Amino acid sequence: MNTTVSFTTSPLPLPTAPRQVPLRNVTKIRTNCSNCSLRNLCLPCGLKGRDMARAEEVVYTRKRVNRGESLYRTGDPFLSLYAIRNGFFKSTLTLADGRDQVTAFHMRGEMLGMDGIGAGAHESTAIALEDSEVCVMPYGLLQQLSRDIPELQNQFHKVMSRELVREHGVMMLLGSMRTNERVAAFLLNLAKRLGACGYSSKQFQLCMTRREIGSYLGLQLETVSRAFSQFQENGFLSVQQRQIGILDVNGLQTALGKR
Amino acid sequence: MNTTVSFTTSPLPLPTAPRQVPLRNVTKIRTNCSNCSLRNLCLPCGLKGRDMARAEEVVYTRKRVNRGESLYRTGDPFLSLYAIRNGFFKSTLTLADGRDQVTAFHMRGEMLGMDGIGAGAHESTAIALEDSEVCVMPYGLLQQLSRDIPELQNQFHKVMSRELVREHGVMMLLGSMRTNERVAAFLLNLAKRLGACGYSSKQFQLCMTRREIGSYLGLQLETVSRAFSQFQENGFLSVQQRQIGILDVNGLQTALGKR
DNA sequence: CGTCAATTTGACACGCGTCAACTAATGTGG
DNA sequence: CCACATTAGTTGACGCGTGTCAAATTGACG
Repeated sequence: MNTTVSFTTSPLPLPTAPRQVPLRNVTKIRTNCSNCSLRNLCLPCGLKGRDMARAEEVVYTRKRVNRGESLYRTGDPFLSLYAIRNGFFKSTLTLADGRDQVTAFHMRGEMLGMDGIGAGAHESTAIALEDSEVCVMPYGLLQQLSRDIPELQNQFHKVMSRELVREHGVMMLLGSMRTNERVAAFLLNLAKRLGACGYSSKQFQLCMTRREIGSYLGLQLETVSRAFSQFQENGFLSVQQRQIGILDVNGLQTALGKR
Repeated sequence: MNTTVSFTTSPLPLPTAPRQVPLRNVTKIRTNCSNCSLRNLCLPCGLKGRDMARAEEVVYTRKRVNRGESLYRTGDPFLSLYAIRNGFFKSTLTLADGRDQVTAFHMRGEMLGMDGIGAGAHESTAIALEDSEVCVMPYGLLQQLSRDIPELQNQFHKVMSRELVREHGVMMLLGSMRTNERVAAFLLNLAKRLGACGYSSKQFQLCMTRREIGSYLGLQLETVSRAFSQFQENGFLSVQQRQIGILDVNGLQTALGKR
């Protein structure tokens, strides 16, 4: 906490007692990264043969998290990082006065929990937006293995660095863009990431509410709704509740550049 | 050096390092972390005896960066991380349409450049806001050493993690706070960090313009100026151009919680 | 001393927040 | 399966907080 963190009076709010991991949700099946469909997206990306085999040691459990449940909460002791095997999460932070904000949406292949390393306790709260499954990677084990496997060390550093870059993107979004730009950027980014996972990037179902999108984008839910409606009028989108169809990528992209 | 520090004048005298003419800004003098006044703020924080001595190997050059000059620019190949030994930097990002935004202000003891690891090229541009000096830490060397020194590995991960947490703070600021809250949070945070470095946290000289502050806070420069004026009317601050006096910390802190 | 950048302050406009009403979807219990 | 409650989403009206534009002042620098 000695860097530039807390803008609130109390450093790290610890509102709830740390929740223990319920055992029933932990699968003791040895996971196999080599065969995992996410091996080129996830941490072991780029590892070869022997290294990949060894890296698997770091993932020795999976955990199911049902919709609405938390993977960890602010203040929980930091023990592990998590790779999303399936599903969707949001990360949230709460200010001292109770206002909270969504700081990220995470999908399969992405890593969670890195903000806990610095203080030894999770800073944010991660909540599943749909029934999900994560690979649990005990941090101590990861550290140990990455000493032996330089390429794993490198991959891990890259993952953290890319998370920094991702957050820069959110900062640009919040600091320099207007409503329609933010919403367009959000949708294009989501579409791209869905495409990278093998899903359709033209047609998808949002798993978050307008309020959650607004919280992430620094907007009110009504403003998000209006932006969707406007894009629909422009013929850029088809919107039916949470079912989104992207009809005109270029249109959205030019909406991004408009002041 | 005493409590009041001027950020706009030349760097603070370094009793240990005679100001000889540097070879193209790179000093080939071996740096000594053990004796550095920042050893408890900087990367080797927490390292003991032997480890500290070995960790010094990673810092084998210093570099001077004069006011207005860049340490690196977007797209520059990523080779090293930097620890600020003295001075002040801003990090900026530029969108495709030319809009740019300050994403961070960095002061002595803080690390720069981590956003370059992921892509192998620097994502942001780092510009000195006053004549500054940094310790250059070649990334390859750091990686190699941190395999041998677990505590160094751990410290490095913590530094990156704290940077993530810091950015979360900015996201909260940009997404959930109003003008006066943002400005109050900015000032309190700056004061705290100055205090942590041994400077006065009540009386200091800003080394950035209103425009740069505004860019960082997602506000127009006029709005920042008005917030300063208002805090002055409230008796929270004394403002004379860039000379800031914090008269009422509690006042500022309650301004933080007000919607 | 003149020039230019930085800052302050005022006037005004408008984008977005706020409040409210309505509709659509989802879930729940009988 | 229906009746009902609850939550999510849409749309309109209105006002406030900031952005925008402009002008004056101060300070920095050659």
